Amino acid sequence: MRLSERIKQPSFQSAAQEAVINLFVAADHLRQKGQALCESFGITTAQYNVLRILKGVYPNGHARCAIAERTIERAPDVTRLLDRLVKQGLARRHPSADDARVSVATVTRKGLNLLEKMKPAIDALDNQLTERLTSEELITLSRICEKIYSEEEGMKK
Amino acid sequence: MRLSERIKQPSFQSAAQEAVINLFVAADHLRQKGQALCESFGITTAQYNVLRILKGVYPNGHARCAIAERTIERAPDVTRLLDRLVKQGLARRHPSADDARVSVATVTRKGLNLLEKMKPAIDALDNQLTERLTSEELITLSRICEKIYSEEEGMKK
DNA sequence: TCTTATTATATGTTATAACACATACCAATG
DNA sequence: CATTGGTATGTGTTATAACATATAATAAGA
Repeated sequence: MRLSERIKQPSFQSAAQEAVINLFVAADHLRQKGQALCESFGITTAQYNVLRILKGVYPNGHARCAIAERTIERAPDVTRLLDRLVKQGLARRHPSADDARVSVATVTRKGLNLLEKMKPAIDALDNQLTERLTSEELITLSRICEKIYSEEEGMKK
Repeated sequence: MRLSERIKQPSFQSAAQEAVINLFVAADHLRQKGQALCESFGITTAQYNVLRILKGVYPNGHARCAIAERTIERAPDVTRLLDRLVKQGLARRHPSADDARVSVATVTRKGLNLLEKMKPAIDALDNQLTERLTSEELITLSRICEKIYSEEEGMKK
């Protein structure tokens, strides 16, 4: 289905506008797929991402602000997101030794197990994309997206 | 800035995974720009999109469900979104003549004026993208995104 | 060392998103 | 025309996102 059909508008003013809308629709499409997947495992996509980040430094942890820097989408309320993970037993929190302000969060074994259980489903989602796009297209997509979000590079206005 | 730097993970398992994350980051980047813009005019991006949709059929209106079909991102609560637009005087609602169930929403002149006032800023945003990407890249991006979200095409499983 | 600025986190509040449910109406079938 | 199923919208509730503010610790400078 072409985009103009989907959103039932006759046409676009510019290629840029069409591209932006296409990008949003594609991102929303994938986001919903991911969300449905995460939900079937009892967590949200935001929680999944934090668990994934914490897994990356396991068995060490991350300070709250370090997590916020690493999230894919902006997340202004990591504190309570972590609260929920702790409540579910998927993460743990303890004060830092060298800075009394920071509280370090670590993924628990239960959290790691959950990620492991989810892996096949995540991989299957990735494969759906691989079937649909050539590896060249995947790389092109990455490169174009990078150009979009790294605009202020070296401008320092 | 390359993505692996930005999210501070060493590497990716696959080109598909990298592409998905890049897509999310790029979409989030543009979403935030749009949101800041809309906010400075006193509305949200979701409200802007609905106004844009209603402008497309002005001076006619759309039923609530017709609006929901045309939104870019999934919007499960159009009813109260319209409530807020009506409250701000940007839209109007009246019952349909031929189906007593539907309530038709129309953009008001005030709403049209707001869109007109926003246009230069929106165009400026588009131009930022046009400066960054060639027209060929814009078209490629659109085509790749279309492949992503139109997957169930003709499968009817 | 006292003061001030900065950083890290947590909390309170408000608005909205998501979901379930209720109501009213249309449409189709016996 | 009565019944049943489907559709359109609205409402109630809960959880979360976003924002502002508060608290506490560190860092920097006079």
